[in-house]
Amino acid sequence: MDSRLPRYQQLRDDLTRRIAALEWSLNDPLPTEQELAQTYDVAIGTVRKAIDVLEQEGRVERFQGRGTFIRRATFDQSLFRFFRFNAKAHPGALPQSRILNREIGRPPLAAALALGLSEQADGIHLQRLRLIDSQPLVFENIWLPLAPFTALADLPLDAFGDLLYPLYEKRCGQVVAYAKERLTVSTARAEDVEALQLDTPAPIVVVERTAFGHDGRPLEWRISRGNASHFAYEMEIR
Amino acid sequence: MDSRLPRYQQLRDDLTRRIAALEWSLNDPLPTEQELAQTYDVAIGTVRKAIDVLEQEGRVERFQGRGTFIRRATFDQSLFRFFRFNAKAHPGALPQSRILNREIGRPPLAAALALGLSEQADGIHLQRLRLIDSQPLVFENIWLPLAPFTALADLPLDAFGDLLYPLYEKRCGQVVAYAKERLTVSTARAEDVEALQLDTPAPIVVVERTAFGHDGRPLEWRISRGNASHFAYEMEIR
DNA sequence: AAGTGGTCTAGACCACGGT
DNA sequence: CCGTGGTCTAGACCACTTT
Repeated sequence: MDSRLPRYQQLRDDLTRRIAALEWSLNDPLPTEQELAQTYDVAIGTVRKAIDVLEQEGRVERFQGRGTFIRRATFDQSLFRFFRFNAKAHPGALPQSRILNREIGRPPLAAALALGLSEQADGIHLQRLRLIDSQPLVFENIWLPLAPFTALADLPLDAFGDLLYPLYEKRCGQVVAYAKERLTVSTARAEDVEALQLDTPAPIVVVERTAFGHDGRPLEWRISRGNASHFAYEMEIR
Repeated sequence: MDSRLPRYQQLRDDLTRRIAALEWSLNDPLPTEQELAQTYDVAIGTVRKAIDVLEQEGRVERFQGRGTFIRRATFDQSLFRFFRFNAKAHPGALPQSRILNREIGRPPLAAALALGLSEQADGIHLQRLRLIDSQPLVFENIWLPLAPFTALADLPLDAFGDLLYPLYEKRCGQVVAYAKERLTVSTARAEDVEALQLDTPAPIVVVERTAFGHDGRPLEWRISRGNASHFAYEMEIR
């Protein structure tokens, strides 16, 4: 706690620490602004400013009349920011997920590094296909550290469901708070050609993601590949 | 002015309108928070909250002790968010720009649409190569509406300099406030192979950008192409 | 020294959600 | 109805920049 910093920053830092320490469950609200003001002996406006920062950082979510809650990650299905299908050809189509394979074994170097695993440690390897209207769109290789995710080693593959992050939360108590992504372009390998039902080795877009918990520990590493001709990413810059 | 909205929102809206109307030059500060509070007859905290929003939207920039100023766009060189060179092979390399060609003529349909030009209207067409350490990195086609940019029709090509947006401001009084980009993947055409000195038709990343002024008028349309093997885009998501 | 934005306080009332 | 966060006020003092 650096007392040279503004009080709202000190408060922000302490609340961040307490969030990382899992002091509040996901469904219980933080203390009210009034309570925090009394506990920390600051004005309520200072508390509000500290929570403003946390909200902007995506750590908490406020609901008028209910309280302030730790925010869940909502980007599990976010690959559809990148990959699009012709909506007219697939009206009302719903995104689906299919787990193709699950194994316990040594993760590749990139995964081990991202997850902070030693060279000997095993991990859980998932292969997953994401589809729209039964059309394969994205092929994913996912690696999880074994320790917190043992519950997934035995779970029947058809019990995984369409979204993984809610599953991590429900089955393993692991909550994804944020992630880092890296986007590159490559050429499809034989494995990709088959999974994505490509005609020929075509350009593909590769998204590498490391997901982290509220405490900053890496929870998941995944690499997603999709047909580059379906790729489009739009953004507004300022 | 919707009086059902909170006052700080109404104030934000009115300041946005006045910024778009170019009521303040780029180098003069907005009225002080004290003055705004008096003019609009609200508390200074309400003014600060309104300006907080403008700052977050990237419309203004605050400097303690100096004042609040309309923000300039700073993403002219931002293609280097996407395209990277091996920094070790090019130590201390500086990005450069070279204008290859300039013509007056009919813009392609996509440019005309983006710029809001009629089918008959002419535009200024620039072809530009961006390099690092004399290595071509990105090949750009840029279209400008003729009316506000006539000063560029006669400017010697070697007087354009490395950055275009400061040039637009200095020579034509046109200020870019924000832009929209769309990123896709394609295959190099013959023209790209030559400009980028590629060995063969290779995958390229295409960035399409429309740039807008503070008043929301489209000012520039450009399409940039670069070798996909140099492409990498990193982001943190929450 | 004067003026700017940055931080902080101690209240008030409003809008919304749950009891 | 009560408790929550949302808005708003009217000050005070601090840190920084310019004159």
